Amino acid sequence: MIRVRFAPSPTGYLHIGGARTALFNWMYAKAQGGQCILRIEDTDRERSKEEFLEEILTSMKWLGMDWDEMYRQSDRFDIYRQYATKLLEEGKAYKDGAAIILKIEKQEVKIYDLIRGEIVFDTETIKDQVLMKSDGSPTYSFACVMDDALMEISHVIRGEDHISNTPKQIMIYQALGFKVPKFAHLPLILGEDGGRLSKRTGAVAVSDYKKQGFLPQALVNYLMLLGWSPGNNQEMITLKAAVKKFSIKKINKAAAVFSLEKLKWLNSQYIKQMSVSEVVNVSIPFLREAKYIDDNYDRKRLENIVQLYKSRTPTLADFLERADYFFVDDFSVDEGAKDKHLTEDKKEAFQKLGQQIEEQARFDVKVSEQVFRALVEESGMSASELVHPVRVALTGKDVGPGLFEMMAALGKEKVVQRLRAAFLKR
RNA sequence: GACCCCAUCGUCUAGCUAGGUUAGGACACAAGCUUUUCAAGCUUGCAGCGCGGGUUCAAAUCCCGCUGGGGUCGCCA
Repeated sequence: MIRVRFAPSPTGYLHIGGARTALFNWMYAKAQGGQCILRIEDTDRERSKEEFLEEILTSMKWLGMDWDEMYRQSDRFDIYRQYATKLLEEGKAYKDGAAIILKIEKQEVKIYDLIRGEIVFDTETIKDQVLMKSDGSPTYSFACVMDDALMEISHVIRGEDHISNTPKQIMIYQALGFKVPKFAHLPLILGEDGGRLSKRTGAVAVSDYKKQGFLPQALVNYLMLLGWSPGNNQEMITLKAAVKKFSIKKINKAAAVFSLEKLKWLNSQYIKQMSVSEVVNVSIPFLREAKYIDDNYDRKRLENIVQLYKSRTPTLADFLERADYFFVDDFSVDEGAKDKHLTEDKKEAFQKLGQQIEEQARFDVKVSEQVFRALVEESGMSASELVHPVRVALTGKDVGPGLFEMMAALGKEKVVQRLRAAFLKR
C-alpha cells in the first residue's frame, strides 16, 4: 500500500511551497490508489497555534485536497520517549542532562531519491543527533522518523531543503531497526527575484491568494506546473486529469521561479471559462465583504455585470475594483482620464444626452446606443469624442466594457444622475 | 567555509532514460487584425540548450572540469 504524508507545522499559515508539497503528495497517493496522511508537527508548543492549524486545514480543503488519517505529534510524546529510552538502554544513544542524543557512527549513507537518483553522504561531518530535548519534547528528525515508520509511510515526498536531513534520519531509522521509506525531494519554489520565496516578494500564504480572488482551480493548476508538466503542451488541467497523468519520475530537478503574471493569466482563463452563474457565485463573498451587496441583492443584475467583466478580469479582487461604480457612487476615479476627457465643451452634449435618456420609457443596450448615436450625429461629433467622456463620467475610468452594455447595466437613473453631476462637481 | 542538489528563451516548461528535432508550447514583451476604450480572441514576431574539454560519423541529450544558482550545517520544523 502506498502511503504518503503531508506534515505541516502549525507555526504559520500554509504557504504556497507547502501547498505544492502537499499537492504532489496528494496527487501521488491518488494516482497510485494509496492513502494520504496529514500529520501535524506541533512539537514546538510555544510557536504552534490552533488558529494556524485551522488556517492550514481550511486552505488545503479549499485547494481540493483531503486526507485519510490525521495525527498530531503532541499526542504522541509518550511514544517518542519510549523509543528514545529503548535506544538509551541499547547503548545507541546517551544522555546529556535531560536530553537524549544518538551516537552517529562514521559510515557512508546512500539514499536513492526517486527524483534525483542516488545521493551519497559521508556521516563523518554529521554530529551526534539530539533525539529528545531537555524539555522532554522530541526533535524534528526523531519525531519525523518515528512517525513515518510507525505510520507506515511508504514514500516521503518533501522539499529539497530536506535532502541534508535525510542521512541523519536514515541513521535514526537504522538505530531503531525500522525500514527506510522511499524518498522524493521536490525542487524548491523561488521568488521572482530568484531567491527564497518570502513575503517581501509577494504573497506566500494560500489564504492571501484566496483573499485576492484567485480561484482554487487556478492556484492548484499553477502550483502543479511548477516542476511538473502534463505534457502535450497542455497548460490548463483539472486536478482530476492531472492525477491520471501524474508521475514522480516526471518531476523536474531544478527549482522554479514563481510567476504571479502567469498565475493571473491562468486565473483569468478559468474565470473566462466559467459560466456567468458560477462567477457570480464565487464573487458574492467578495461583494459582501466589500459591502457592495447585502442579503437582498439582485442576482439578475449581478449576472449582467459579471457578464461584462468575465473576460477582462485577472482576479475577483480586480473585478470588484474595476466594477466598483456599479455598486457605489463614490467609486474610484482616474483623475488623469477625467482631466483629459471631461472638458467643458462636452457640457452641452452631456445635458442633451441626460435629457434624452431620461425621456426613454425603456432603457436597454439597444436604446442606449440609438439615443447616443443619434445625439452624436446631430452634434457633428465623432462617436469616440463622446464615448470616452461619458465613460469617465459614469465609471470614473477610461477603460471598461462596451459603453452601451455598461450604461444599460448601470440603469437609466444612475446614468442620468451621473451625466448631470459630471460638470457640477468640478 | 564544509557537505549536498541543480543548470533549455526574461519566466514556467517539452525534448534528455534508449544521441540524428527547422530545439516545440505557455506567460511576459512587440506588431497587426477587430473595436467607442481596455480586455478577450486570432495572426505574426522577438528570445534559449551557461562555458570548456572529451566520447561519437553525429551531443541540448552521455562523461569530466569550470562557472553560476540554490539548499543544509539548531535541544526550529
